[in-house]
Amino acid sequence: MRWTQALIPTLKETPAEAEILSHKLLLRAGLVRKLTGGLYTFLPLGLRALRKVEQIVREEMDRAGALEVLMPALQPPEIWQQSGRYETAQAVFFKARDRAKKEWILGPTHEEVITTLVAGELSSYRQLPKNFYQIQTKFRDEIRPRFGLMRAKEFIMKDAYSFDATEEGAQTSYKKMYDAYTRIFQRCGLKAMAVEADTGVMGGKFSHEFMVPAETGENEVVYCDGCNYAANIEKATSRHMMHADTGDKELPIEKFATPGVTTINALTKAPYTIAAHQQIKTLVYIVNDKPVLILLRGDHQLNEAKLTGVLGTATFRPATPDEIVDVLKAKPGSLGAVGVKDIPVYADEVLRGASAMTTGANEDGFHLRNVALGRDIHPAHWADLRTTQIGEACSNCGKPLKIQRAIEVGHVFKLGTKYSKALNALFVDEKSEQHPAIMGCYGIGVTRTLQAVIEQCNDKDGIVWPISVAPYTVCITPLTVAKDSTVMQLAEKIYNELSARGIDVIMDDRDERPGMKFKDSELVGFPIRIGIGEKSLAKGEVEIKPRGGALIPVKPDQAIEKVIELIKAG
RNA sequence: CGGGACGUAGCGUAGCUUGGUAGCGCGCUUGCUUGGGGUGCAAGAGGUCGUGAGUUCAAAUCUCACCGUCCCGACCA
Repeated sequence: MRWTQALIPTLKETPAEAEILSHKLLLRAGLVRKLTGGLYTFLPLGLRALRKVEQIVREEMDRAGALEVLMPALQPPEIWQQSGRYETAQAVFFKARDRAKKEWILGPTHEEVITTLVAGELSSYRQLPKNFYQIQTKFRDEIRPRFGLMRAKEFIMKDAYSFDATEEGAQTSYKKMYDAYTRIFQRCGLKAMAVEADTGVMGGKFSHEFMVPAETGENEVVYCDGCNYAANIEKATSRHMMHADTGDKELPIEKFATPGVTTINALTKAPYTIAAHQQIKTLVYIVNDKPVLILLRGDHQLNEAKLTGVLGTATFRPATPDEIVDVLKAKPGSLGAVGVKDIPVYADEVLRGASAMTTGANEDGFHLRNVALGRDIHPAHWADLRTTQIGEACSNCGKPLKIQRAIEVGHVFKLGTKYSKALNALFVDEKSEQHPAIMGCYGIGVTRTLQAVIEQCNDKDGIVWPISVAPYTVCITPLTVAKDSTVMQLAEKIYNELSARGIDVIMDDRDERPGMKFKDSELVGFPIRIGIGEKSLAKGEVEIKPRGGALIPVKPDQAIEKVIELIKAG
C-alpha cells in the first residue's frame, strides 16, 4: 500500500470525545471514526488490525476443533420466549419491526439460535462433542456505551458453544477453550490473566474471565502473588478473619443515645469512638417484594453478585427509606437486627461469633452496644457476602491480596443444560435414553480486544503494535519522493521485494517533511520502519527502526534479510 | 434512569459574565520557501454559532424546551 493512495487521517490534536488513552489513539492514528455514541466506523487501517485479531481467533478456534458457522444477527423473539430469557434480557435488546409489524430482535448473543440449530441437527451421542463458533456483530442496548470500542452498542464478538454428552466431556471442552483463549491473547501480544468469575444464579465453579490489566478497565481483579489465586472482585473470597478483640461476651446490651448520628463513620468519631469493625452494618433489601436484612461488619461492603448467588435470584434491590421505616420502624442510620423477628436475616461469615458490637437500636437517635451474634442476633443464613478488600488474607495461602483494575476481553462459561432442556437439544445415549446436551459458551470481544491491545501497547509517541496485529508490519519512509531519485528507487525496490515475500508493507510516499513522516509512523505504530534518505545513503546505509527499539543501520542489500529476521524474532 | 459538564469551520478552541461586524491555532487550496523529527512567509476557501420557540430595535451571548456528546453513578443508611 502506498500512503498517498490510502486513507490514514492522523490527528495532531485529540478529539474532545475521547477520555482514555486507547480511545484517543484509535482516533488520532486514524483507525476508527465515530458515527454516533457507541457506533464506530472502522477505517482501512483499523479494519486491517481488526482482521488480524479475528484471524488469530479463527486459527486458534479451528486448532481447538471448533467449527465455524455464521448465524443470523436478526432473531425471532419466539426462541427467547422458549428459553425463558425474553423478559430478563429485555433491557439489552435492540428491536426491529418488519412490514407486518412483527417484532424481531437484533441478537445480543446466540445461545437460543445455536441450541435451536443443534436441536434439529444432532440427535446421537455419536455426534458429540461438537463446538460451534462464529465471529459476528452483536447488538446490545448498553446502559452507557463508553470508551470508544470498549463498550459499544454494536461490537464484534467471537462466540462459541460446546455440546457434550457427559460431564467429563463438557469439562474437556471447557478446558480446550480455556487453553485456546490463553494462546489467543498471547498471540495478540496481550498480558492477559484468567480469573475466576462470578456465575450468578447459575451456580457452579466453571467460569473464567480473561482480563487485561489496565487502570481504565471496568472490572476489578483480586489476585495473590503468593499462589495463583485470581478472581473477579464479584467472586473473590478471602480468609474469614474475625478481628482478634471482640471484647467481653458477657456484658449486657446497653442502649445509648446517638442524636444525629446516621453513618458508620460518624460513630467512629468522638464522643463515641467506636471503630468501624466493631459496628454491624444493617442493610434492608427487598427480595421478590419481601424485605430481608443483611448484616455486615461496619467496615465491609456488600457484594451484590455474591448476594445473587446466596439468594438464588437477581430480582432484589435496596429498600427505599419509606420501606425501611415500614419494616423496622426506624430511619436509615439507626437500624439493627436485635429483636427482629419475621424478617430473614443474612449475615456475613465474618460476624460469626462476634461480640461487643455496636448496631442501630431501630429507634431514631439510638444505638445498642455490647451486642453479641448468636446471643442477641440469630441470623437464619450465614454466607460470604462482603466485597474482598485489598490486604485481606488469601484463602489459599494467607498472603495479602492485591487488587488490580482490568478489561474483560474473554469469558468461558459452563452452561449446563438450561438451554438444551428449554430448546430441546436432546440426544440419545448408547442405551437409547434421551438427555439434554451439556453446554458451554465462550465469548471474546474482538473489537474490545483490539482496543485492549492499544491500551496496553503504547508510549508517548503513539501505538506500539505487536507484529501479530499491526495493520502493516513494515513502513518504508523515503525522505525524498521524486521518482527518479536514488532514494525513491531504492525504496521501490525494497517495497517490491518485501511485498513479494508476503510481508504487509506500506510506503510513505507522501511529499512531506521527514519530521512529519516520522511522527505519523510512530503515532500509527508500525512495528518496523525503514528510513531511507540521502544522508544515510551517502554512508551506504538505510535505517531500520523497530518501533520502541533502537535504530539499526544496515547496508541496503541487507535490509530485507534484517527485516525478516526482526519479524521472526517477533 | 439520576447527577454533572459540554455543543462556535474537518479537529482543537476564544468570544457568552456586561446582547450590537464571529476570531485564533491546526488541517485544507494556491504561490514562494524549506528539506533528517509536526519548516517559514504570503494569499485564499470553508460557519444554519446543535435544533426550535421566546425576550429584544438587535441573540453565539439572556430565557425555556428538545436533540446530541462526554464523565460519574445507578447501592450500603
